[in-house]
Amino acid sequence: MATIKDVAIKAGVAISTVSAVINRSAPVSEDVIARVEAAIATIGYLPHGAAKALRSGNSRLIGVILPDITNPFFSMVARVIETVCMKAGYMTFVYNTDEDPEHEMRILQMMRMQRVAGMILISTRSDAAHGRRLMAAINVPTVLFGSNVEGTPYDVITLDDRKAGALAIDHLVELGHRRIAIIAGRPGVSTHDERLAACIEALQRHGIVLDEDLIIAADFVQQLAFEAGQKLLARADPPTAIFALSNLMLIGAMRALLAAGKTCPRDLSLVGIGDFDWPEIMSPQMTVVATPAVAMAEFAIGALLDEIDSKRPPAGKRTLFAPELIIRGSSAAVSIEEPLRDPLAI
Amino acid sequence: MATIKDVAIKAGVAISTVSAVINRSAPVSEDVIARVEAAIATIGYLPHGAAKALRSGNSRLIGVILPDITNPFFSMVARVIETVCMKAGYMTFVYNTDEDPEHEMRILQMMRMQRVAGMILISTRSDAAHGRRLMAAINVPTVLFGSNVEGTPYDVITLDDRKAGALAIDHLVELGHRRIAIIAGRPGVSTHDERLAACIEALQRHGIVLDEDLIIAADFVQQLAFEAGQKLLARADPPTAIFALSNLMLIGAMRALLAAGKTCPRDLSLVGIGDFDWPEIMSPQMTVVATPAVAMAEFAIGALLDEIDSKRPPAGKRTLFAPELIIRGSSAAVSIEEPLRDPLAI
DNA sequence: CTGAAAGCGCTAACAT
DNA sequence: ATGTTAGCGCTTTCAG
Repeated sequence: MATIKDVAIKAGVAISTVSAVINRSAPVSEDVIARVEAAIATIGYLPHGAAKALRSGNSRLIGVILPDITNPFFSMVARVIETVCMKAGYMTFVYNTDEDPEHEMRILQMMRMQRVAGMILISTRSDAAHGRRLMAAINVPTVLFGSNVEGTPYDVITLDDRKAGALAIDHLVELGHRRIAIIAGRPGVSTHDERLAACIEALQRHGIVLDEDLIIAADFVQQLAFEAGQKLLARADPPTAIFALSNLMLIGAMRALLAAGKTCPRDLSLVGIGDFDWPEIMSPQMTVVATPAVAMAEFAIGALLDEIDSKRPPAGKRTLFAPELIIRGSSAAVSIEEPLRDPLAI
Repeated sequence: MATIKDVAIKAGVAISTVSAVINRSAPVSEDVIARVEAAIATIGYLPHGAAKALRSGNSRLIGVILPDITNPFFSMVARVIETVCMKAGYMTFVYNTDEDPEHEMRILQMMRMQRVAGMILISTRSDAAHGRRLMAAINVPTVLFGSNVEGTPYDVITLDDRKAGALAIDHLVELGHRRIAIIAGRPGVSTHDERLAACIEALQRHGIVLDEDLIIAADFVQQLAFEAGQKLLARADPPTAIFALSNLMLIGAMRALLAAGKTCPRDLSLVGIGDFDWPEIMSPQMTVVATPAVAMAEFAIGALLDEIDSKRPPAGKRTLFAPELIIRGSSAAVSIEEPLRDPLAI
């Protein structure tokens, strides 16, 4: 591969002049610029990224750490970040944690070795202990996305998870549902904790006594949600509605319904968090609390690049994006009145 | 950030010894290894990737170039590659071409700047002119994936596209379909060219006269396939079956059907290439020619790492993976006999 | 406006 | 078995 030295020789100038032309970092005469650019073109020279990074102390690399790129929500987020980064002259590393904190730490270490200039992190845990581990492993501008982490000074961009939970429960209660099951995520992540807390709060607000058996954690995993759905449907007193706290878990619940030969929304209403690209190809079409993925991702990468460029320390600002309830065919009023369980009615 | 020098001082050894310990590149006494490792741990030292890459001439970086990470087929491919690479001590850059050759060239340039050790390339064009452009832009071990490119010496891993096309057409013809529409991809990519050629061949083999108007190219874009579907359905003599040559185009066709208020498979049969993760949530469930994404990706990255490690030049070997016809509810026998168009019948 | 030279952090000869 | 040293290709003072 050609080096900057070859270009300098070819153009008959000094190495530093070539560098100045490439980076426009110092005034160079028009004549010399032309000669250097011609030399670059004929030789086919391309600067050596690692050498640049080593010498300048700036890798112009951004790390993106997310649970699973095959989840359409995250792949869209990655896509948006890539596009914005490329425009700004940054390259991106995208890595999957698989929701495993240990793996997250390993990825963080790789990012550090590459001396990334900044990171967008969708963390696997939200507790303070994990926050301390992160603080020890991260020494670059970072923006937390999707989930919060206690004890970190970073900016956080999330959905308004509490509102998302309340929106769905309110909707189901309005339709007359009282036995509402919740397929939850993984305790310890704010995405789970806040959504679930909001659900419980909403249920209580509506005077519904909480049935712990109707809440099943499925780790945000589609297959576990399927199994949770099967368990719920096999009950003597199955719920009249299921609320799944993520997009893939909603699919799992839907599969359980289909496997049990039940019909939605006749036998059971279904609601999820996170929308799908082509809702009309599902049957029935899903009622969801939609997450503005693109806007959130654009905001997050914008905030990160801003922090990197300005060299400002993180402000620790939390930005919540409003969820939107989209009512489709999967949720409907309870068809058959539940038998009263009040002793007084016997 | 701590450097190797800090570690050497702390451990009371030379920096080359530290390097030897880290890379196990030279024999070092147990005692010294322990001292160095202790120093690394207490200082929290992590090697500088760029410095390593610069000095060793090995970036241990792999580039993955694909059309669109939000397409579930490609996100799965990226996922598999990432996992295998990490195990082998490589990091991956994943970039989207958006099916745009110019953009592909720009990405190739970025990959070159990073001095990637190898690439998996899902190219946007298959013609020899594009092959020449690639040859001028690529100077590292590369494996072509999904589509072939004329005039390149690289190994190629693809679906057996001709078989995929024939499988679907044979299936539809067996069901009695004669007016079969094809929503094709983008001319100039082997994924399109070979699949379409096989379809035409199969139709002729069955004695069906080709109707050019029933073949619409939709650039592998979901929305364009939707529009193509609408156009086909609006005809005075609509087809009795549509075969979409990719997963997202199948969804586009399905949406067109729904938008037109038609029922599948009663009014029209639908077949696609590439399976979905949860086929049961669609209604009807789609008959597809399935692509073994995981096996193909594993094979491709294995071949690439092999070529890198062995320092062998590319063998130019073409490996075809067998597609599998999965018959589900979206394809059925033509219900109503088409009126005969043979003049003799008038 | 241009050029000479130092050195980013690391590896790999080569000496010892 | 361990230490010394010369660069990898680039940016960035600092002189001219």
